[in-house]
Amino acid sequence: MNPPDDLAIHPAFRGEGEQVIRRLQKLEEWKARGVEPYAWRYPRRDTTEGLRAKFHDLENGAESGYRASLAGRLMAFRRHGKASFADLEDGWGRIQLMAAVDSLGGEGYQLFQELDIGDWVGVEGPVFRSRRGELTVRVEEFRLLSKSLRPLPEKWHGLKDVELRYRRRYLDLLVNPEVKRKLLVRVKTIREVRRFLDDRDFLEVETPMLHLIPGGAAARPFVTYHHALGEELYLRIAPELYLKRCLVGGLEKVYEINRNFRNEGISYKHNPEFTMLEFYWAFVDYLDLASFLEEMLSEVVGRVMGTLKFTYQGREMDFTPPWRRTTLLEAVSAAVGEKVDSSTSPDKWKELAERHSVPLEEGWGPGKAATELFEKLVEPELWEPTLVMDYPREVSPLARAHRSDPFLTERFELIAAGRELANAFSELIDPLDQRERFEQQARQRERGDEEAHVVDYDYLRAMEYGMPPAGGLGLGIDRLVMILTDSHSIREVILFPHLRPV
RNA sequence: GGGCCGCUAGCUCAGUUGGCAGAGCACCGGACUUUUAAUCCGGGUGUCCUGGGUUCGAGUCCCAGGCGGCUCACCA
Repeated sequence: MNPPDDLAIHPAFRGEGEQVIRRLQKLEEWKARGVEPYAWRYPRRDTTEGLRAKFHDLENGAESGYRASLAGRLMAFRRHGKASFADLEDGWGRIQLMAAVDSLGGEGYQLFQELDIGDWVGVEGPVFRSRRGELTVRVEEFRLLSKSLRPLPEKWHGLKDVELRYRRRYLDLLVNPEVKRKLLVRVKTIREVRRFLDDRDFLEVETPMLHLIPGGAAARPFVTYHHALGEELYLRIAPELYLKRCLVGGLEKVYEINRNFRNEGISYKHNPEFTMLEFYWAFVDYLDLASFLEEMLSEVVGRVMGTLKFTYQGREMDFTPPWRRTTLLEAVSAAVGEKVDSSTSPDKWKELAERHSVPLEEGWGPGKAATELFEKLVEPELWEPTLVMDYPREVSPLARAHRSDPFLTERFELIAAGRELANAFSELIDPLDQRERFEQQARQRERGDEEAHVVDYDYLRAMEYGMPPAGGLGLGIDRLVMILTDSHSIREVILFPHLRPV
């Protein structure tokens, strides 16, 4: 091979290391020899997994008599002069290749020797098991399918640099098997959730991602702009208000699994875009939903994990229903060591908050204070799945007032591993009550609360035509998958998490 | 946004008191027809994250900045 000659190198690769330059030169040499380095297709007939299944009982040293045809990426070479071994990886696994002058001829073997780790190849040849017991394809024909120009991360230590793992997730997937395992858990989880709901006649619908009025949650939205219409739009923070319009339209069971966008801090449990399930179900209340959620998650988790008991971050996690239930006020009472309830005075809340070093802001009422105490003192300590019932009305502008306590709403959250997994309520279907709640939110907004709701008059109008009594639930898919994959960070379960540009 | 930590070869990592930039894998040259982290012989391939400063001399010390991780704050 010629020594590196910078003048001959494509300008895009100036300054690249020796290994890249050599691969580029090899590419040019192969082209000059008439070898097409980027194939159009390769009609492979076998997969590594298929061959392993077919020949699992082939004895050491035995020939199968079967001629295999595989395609995949070369992941390792063990060269021995006139014979060589290589590992080929496809979408299902790896298998050993053996190439030798005997089976390929001098010229073919020479070409095979010139392949690099990372190259995609198609190979054909008989399957046998080596004397050492390794299922192997003896390469009699091969084709370069796609030339790899950059060296892969090291075979033994893999790619460890967390930043590189996220920025170059394709490499992470390629060399760290755990990444693919986690992705598969995610895929299966979403599939099982869909199946569960589809089996119960829920309709999966798609509602707008571009909103004129960001609603359905308390969060800052991302702003974008539609040029032809000349108007500002918001990436949705929740699909809730559109899904409830579906209820008005007579769709009794609807759900959506898709992305929401919130313009907030990034942390181990927050990504700016995240995946949520939301479903709405006419004629049921939040108590029905609590049982339904237990049924749904125990089935989904059981099918994905094969068990309802597993460990998360070194601690036992058990999704076996029924889950523990408490109310928010009971939980706060236990945490502060004295009874609090709907009639607890603002001054008392203030005193309790101070005593437990939970700062309260000006303008927060007792409901917000109670919720703040819950989130600071109780939530982080709730490990096993717990249904926390009856959130205050003040922090639940879209939930129906509690049938027996106007301070509260018929709302619950599922808390596990110290974080919120799901949130559900008996939906507020009274348009006059909803109007008041929106106006209350608008006043908070005027006071500077950027996360308070904007009044959505179109939604109010829809409600005024009549919304059936209904329950609605939101489930954070990423956070559920974190627990199922034993991931500390949400970034581990999102293929391409958001990172600043370098 | 605050605190702490990290950034050195393609990858994983060493680098002493401020004194020639270094190891394993990968890569290159050679040997080798049953290896599988192949082995043996030979070869370091580098914008030490960036920019300033101190110094005879900076990967190392100082200042500013970038990116990332953890954590606190924020966060239905």
